[in-house]
Amino acid sequence: MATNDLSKDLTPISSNTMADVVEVRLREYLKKKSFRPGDALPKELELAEALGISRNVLREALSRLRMLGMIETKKKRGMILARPDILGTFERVLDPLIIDNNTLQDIFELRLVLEMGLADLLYIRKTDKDIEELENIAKKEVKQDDSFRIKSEIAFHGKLYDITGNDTLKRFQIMLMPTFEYVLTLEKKPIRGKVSHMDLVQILKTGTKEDFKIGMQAHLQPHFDRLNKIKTNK
Amino acid sequence: MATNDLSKDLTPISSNTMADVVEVRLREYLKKKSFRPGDALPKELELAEALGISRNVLREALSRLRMLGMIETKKKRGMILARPDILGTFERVLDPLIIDNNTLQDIFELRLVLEMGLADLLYIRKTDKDIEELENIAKKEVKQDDSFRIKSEIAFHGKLYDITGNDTLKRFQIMLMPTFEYVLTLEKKPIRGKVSHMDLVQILKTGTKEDFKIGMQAHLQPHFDRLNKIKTNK
DNA sequence: ACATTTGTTATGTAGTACATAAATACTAAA
DNA sequence: TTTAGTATTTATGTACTACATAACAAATGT
Repeated sequence: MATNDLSKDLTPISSNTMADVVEVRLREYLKKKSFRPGDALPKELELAEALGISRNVLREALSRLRMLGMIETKKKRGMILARPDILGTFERVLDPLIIDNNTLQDIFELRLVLEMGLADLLYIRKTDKDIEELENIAKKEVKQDDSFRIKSEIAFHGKLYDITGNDTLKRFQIMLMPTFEYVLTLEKKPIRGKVSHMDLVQILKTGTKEDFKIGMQAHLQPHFDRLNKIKTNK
Repeated sequence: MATNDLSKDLTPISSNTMADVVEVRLREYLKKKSFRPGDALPKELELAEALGISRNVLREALSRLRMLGMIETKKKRGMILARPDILGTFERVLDPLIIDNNTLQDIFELRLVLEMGLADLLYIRKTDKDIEELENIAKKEVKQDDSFRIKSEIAFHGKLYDITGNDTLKRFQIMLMPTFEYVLTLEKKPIRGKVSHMDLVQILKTGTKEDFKIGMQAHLQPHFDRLNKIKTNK
């Protein structure tokens, strides 16, 4: 019973500041009134008064929502509800330097999962023009020396995401890239997979979806080998 | 030349508010000084004075960083740098109700990509205990009536992410789930794939990684059929 | 009818004042 | 001398006032 009481005493400390509370309350309010993007919000003074807080605290909470793109404000028009850029907010905290090692590793794996799962979408959406562009990228990189390797890696894989026609997915990949690169730099010198970019293009041209999956796996094999060595990241 | 001047005139409008600028400046500052988590930051008044702004504006910017978990403050100790919870911020804006339809569709596809890409990680990390738990989930759902269908869907696929041992991936999946469900409700009645959860468990037990990939694809086939119908979501 | 000026209003910014909690210094008792 | 308790200091949290600024509206002049 004593432990039960303890856990009961420990959870609700809630050293929340007013701004934290107001932020939540505003969220609830926006949802409850089911505002649609473009709708006008009450003015600051009204909100502050209704909540029984100073305009100062209210503005700290509003500042957060504004950062997330949930609201937009103009001098006279007041505030309006907006569509948040879901990835924009994510981007702000996705800095390899401030992320702990476990999460870094997780993100590294996340990107591998994405690459391996692309095949189905690719085979639904790919066009001849896409393949042609992809081939050009692959052709170009054969001539380049090794210093351009990372650049062409990015170009090639980036184009793959491009083909899916999924903007969110593509932006997500772009955001994950620095983290991916960072983890790689922590390792020894890079090793190429047995399947090259050019090989992958050929598969896309004439092969089946299953061929491509096998090809992509071989292409990323060095990375998977790395995972196998660690086995579990915790 | 005229167009060149125009573009030059259009870019720098920067209707940014002070808080926006200060937020960026603080970010740069934290990076430049390469603070480590736990390090103490200067006090508010010092920062405000150094930036030549009022404490009010500074606090609006700090409020944002505090929301992201980048800094923590205590009454006397001042502020310290913290590790942001990268997904926590993401969660705040990932509400099906405020996301536009294109992005909803993108996220739906994103989850499909993840599921399809899980196989490699699963076969690296899976243990007998995992399979057993997964089998129990699958067994249970056969007896349940259809109203529990979504619940068991979540339990089963959630366990799959669990097996990867990747916390970030798992949390990410949990966050994506409501959006996924929401898109499904926009469609007609659900149709089961030809490969059941039980089938997938059997493959995990005795089959190869490639078997599992094919199985998972068949399991998700109804969703892919849906994508094929739209072909491109733009 | 159109251009210009003036006024109104809501947000943006600055500054002051005080409350509160936490760390430190200090004091008194054992 | 150690310890318990108190006072002080200090940085953040909250409130309030004041004014600048931009955008829109109304009024005015041509």
